[in-house]
Amino acid sequence: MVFCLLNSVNYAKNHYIWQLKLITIMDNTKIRVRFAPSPTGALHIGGVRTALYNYLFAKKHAGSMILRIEDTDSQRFVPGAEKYIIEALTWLGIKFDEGIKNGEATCRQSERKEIYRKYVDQLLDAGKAYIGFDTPSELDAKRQEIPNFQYDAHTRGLMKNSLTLSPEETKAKIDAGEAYVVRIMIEPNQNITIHDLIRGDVTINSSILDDKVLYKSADNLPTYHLANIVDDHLMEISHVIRGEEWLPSAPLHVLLYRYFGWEDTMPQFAHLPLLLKPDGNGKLSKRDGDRLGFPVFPLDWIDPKTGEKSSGYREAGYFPEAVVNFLALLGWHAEGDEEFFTMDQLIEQFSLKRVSKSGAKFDYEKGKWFNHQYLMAKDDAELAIALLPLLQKDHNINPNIDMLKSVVGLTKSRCNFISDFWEQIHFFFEAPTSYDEKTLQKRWKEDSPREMQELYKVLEQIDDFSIENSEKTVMDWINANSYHTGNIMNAFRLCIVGEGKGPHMFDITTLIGKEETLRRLNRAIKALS
RNA sequence: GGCCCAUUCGUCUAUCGGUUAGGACGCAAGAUUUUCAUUCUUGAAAGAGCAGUUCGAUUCUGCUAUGGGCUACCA
Repeated sequence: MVFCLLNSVNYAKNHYIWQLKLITIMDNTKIRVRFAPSPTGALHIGGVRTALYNYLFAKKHAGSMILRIEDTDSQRFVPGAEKYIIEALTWLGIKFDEGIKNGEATCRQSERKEIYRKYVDQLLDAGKAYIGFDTPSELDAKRQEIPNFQYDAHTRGLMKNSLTLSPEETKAKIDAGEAYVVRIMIEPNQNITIHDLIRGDVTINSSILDDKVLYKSADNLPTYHLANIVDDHLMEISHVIRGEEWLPSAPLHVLLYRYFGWEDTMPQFAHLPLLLKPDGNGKLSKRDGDRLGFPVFPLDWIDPKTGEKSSGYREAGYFPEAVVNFLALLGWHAEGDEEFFTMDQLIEQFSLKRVSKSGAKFDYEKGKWFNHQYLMAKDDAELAIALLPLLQKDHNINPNIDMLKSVVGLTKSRCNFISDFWEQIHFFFEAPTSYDEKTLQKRWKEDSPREMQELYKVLEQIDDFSIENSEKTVMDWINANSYHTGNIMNAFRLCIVGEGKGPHMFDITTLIGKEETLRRLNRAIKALS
């Protein structure tokens, strides 16, 4: 800056630009973001997306991703929630550089009480905050009494606090152990502008802000607003990327940075659009998942207090890569038309500039489609290995893994999830016990019993039961007798599968073998004649 | 009620004032498949409304409408 003063305007200008570039480069070298969940239950899918965007942004700029547990509400703390959050993000491949050790969170606000107390006192000493003694019921009464009551410059003189009480009275109350809170003192009628990386400048007038509670003596804990600012500052967070629900309180946060004198190192803000209900209005909630039949949480969760169960994407059979890909696209779009991205590709391409401003309705159907695509892209061996335990456990069958690989390869295009396989492959392992009525009506003709009997004899003669040979032999027989291929094959399928679905017929018969094929054919002829 | 944010096919979105408004999911039709699925082709489907700026607005501005968020000793 000295340089600027000593030189001509042009020089100064150039230098300024140069400095700006330097600052940008410097900032880039120390990008630090945090994901700061509150352990009040299962991590909502919207929170997962926030974590994902933070992670992508951090990694894109070679920065750090930090986990901070915001457990400043002792009332709402839920045991197990913290573990759940870590497990969920680990499953999805969202990794933390700080705030986690051996799978445990290392930064909890509840363990930093003394730190916040110090900063609260600083604000108190500077006259930028004051002590309030109003009880919840007194506040309620005021709200009843005055429409649209707000605890602010106009009303704080009416309340029971250190501004209306004498210093002696205040001290006496505190010494007597009376519960109190510390409130920020908002100066009215000031325009506060925050620059949001996604929305641009947002200005609000401080008069609409109330004197928010920053600290409560009841549990010696700060509230979100105070803890958040103190920690972000102390942890040198460069970018705060969070949900849009925080936008209205962002000016309060800016004010807090000012009060502490930290405005020049204040992080940049980016407020993400919300995830909305697929139908109707409002933001996505747990209820919507129950109602519409899809998970809104990454993992299964049982609330320890109510015993209420919520289903998760992992247990519903989703692949983490598919969930990440799907979620990334709900509110963000790459430069081209490509829609498939690995985590590394997302990191490479992510930019806050390409995050949309408006809320995104949760498109569950597309989520399923993504999983389907990922499933089809997986190799047969991997799918077979994933499927095997399910077959052993739920269906008590223990197929040869090579055979299972073939079966999976033939049917994976029909499945969205691993759990869909059984429906598509059961006939490889068990003979039909009934025959689908609709298929029967459509495919079982008058001549079918006789034709199937002939087919039985044809198949019986085949020694080499390979796909090619059995198919050729059967087709030769069909052609020699001028039968209608469709009639024969569909009736054949009904006999072997029991329905009108499945892979190529001879892929099936070769896999189940000649003996089983003949047995099923024979049984069907008897049952359907 | 007050404040803030947003508004392109049913849904997710592209478009950095000039396009037959593009892609994807879903839907429909056709082709392929002896069946189902896959795959391929095709189709229907959008700039909330009204002003203004401009030679020209989906794009910029304002108003209205609509949607969303916030308005706690919750985050």
